Amino acid sequence: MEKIIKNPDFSDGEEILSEYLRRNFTVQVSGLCSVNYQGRAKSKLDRGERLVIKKQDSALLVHGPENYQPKNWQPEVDEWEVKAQEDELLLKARRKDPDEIVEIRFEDLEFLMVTQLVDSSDLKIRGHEIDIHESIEEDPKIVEEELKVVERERETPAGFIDVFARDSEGNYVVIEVKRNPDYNTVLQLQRYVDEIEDEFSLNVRGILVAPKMTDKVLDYLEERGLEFVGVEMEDVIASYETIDNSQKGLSDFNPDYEVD
Amino acid sequence: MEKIIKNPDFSDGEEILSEYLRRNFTVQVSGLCSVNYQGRAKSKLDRGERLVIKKQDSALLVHGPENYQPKNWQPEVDEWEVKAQEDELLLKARRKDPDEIVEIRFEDLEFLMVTQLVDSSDLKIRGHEIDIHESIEEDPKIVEEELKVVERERETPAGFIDVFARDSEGNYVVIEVKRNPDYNTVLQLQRYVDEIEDEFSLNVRGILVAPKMTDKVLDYLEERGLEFVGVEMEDVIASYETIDNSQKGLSDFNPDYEVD
DNA sequence: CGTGCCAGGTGCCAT
DNA sequence: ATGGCACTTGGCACG
Repeated sequence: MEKIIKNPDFSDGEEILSEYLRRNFTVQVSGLCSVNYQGRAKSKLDRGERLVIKKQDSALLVHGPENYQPKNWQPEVDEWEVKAQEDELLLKARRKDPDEIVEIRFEDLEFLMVTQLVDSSDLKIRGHEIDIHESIEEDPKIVEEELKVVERERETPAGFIDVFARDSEGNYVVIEVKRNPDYNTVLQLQRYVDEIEDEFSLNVRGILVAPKMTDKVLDYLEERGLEFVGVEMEDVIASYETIDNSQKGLSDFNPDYEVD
Repeated sequence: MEKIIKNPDFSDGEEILSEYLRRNFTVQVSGLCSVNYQGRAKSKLDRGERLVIKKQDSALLVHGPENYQPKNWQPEVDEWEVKAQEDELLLKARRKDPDEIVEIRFEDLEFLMVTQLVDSSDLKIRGHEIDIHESIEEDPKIVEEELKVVERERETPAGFIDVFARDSEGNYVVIEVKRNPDYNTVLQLQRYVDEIEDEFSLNVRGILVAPKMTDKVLDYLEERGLEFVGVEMEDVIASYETIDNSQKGLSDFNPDYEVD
């Protein structure tokens, strides 16, 4: 930890923030503040105690005591302005594109902390939509016995078809994969099916493959003669274990503190 | 600030976390850790230094040194488990619905902080889609001269029409408002127009009103004989100033520390 | 409670 | 840069 100051006064705050905000440090300021934002929209946040975090890439977060989400933020700050005034410490964070500004006015500072985090590890995640695509291609029978995948990402005037296949009777099958299917998914699938039917002048099946389904969406599908096949997310994830094991290795964590 | 401990050992960590995680405090733990998540998806995050924040409503955030987003998180935690072991401090955060778990293994603790934030202010924001709706209703000529709004949220079999209106020549006009229009927006508007044309057996205009537009979406609109009208977000926001001023008042901030 | 839908969405990868 | 799209989307409002 580089620095921690409890109950700093505004001039301490100005000094520390001016020194560290623009550099490769994680800076935290907590205290009683109000926040204004103007840019793509405009917001006002009255006085309250919050935790403000400036990350090492200049991302800015204003967190209240609740919620996953910050109350205000700036994904990337291009210009900082810090000014201690008689009755407040003003912190302005401006972003150029889009042009947006977050202004934080502290009336009281509870603490101020400067640290540096070293983290070169990437998050490895499995369970995205693309992983379902891969599972289907590896093992088409999770959708249907004797299904043969013809093409992935087949282009049509209406967009890209996730998986294009033929069933055991030779029918063309359009497969749309969605992690979180909704009303729109059905319309999208419908459009693809229409496109392919036009193209081949044949009857074409449309299957929505998803790990979950709601009654409403299912009704909507069936009204249109489309089908649903559920897929277990655990199976999709499981196929990753083997891949992952083969690539497993110790992390090469080696703290390499860099200043600036 | 309730507590701050620099370089706590695992048993300090266990003690403090056990005491405060389940209560109405903001808890921060920073240190070298690895994180596993399993639930709707599955992820692994190798060793690295991170800032872990538990908010007063039990939201959990695992922030790396960069990015607006946390690397792992839990919007709401139902069950905590903390255990100091010989070589690590294990923190498990489980959520019941959906069933998900985040496991954080600290190999080294840099600091541990317990605070309590008091914030009863609501964020007032202007610039949402609904605000565009209101602007149109207040002053339809921002879309077109002599436009008359007939109905808002008119229901059709294809969904709700944002604004239903008539132009100076008496034609029906379907208006779809979008803050971030895309490909799907066009299809949605098309469906509404089709519905209304069926209903009245008349030619019906469709207008997409949005603060921004891309060439691709514009082409797609025009191919279908639909129109686009841009709206200045600043105008939408401006109309708020007057409303806001009339309601402006001092915040009644009054720190009321509650334990549990 | 499920369902739909917006978001200052953010982030990622394609062209 | 721009567009198109998925997200452990989160969050809210509504039936």
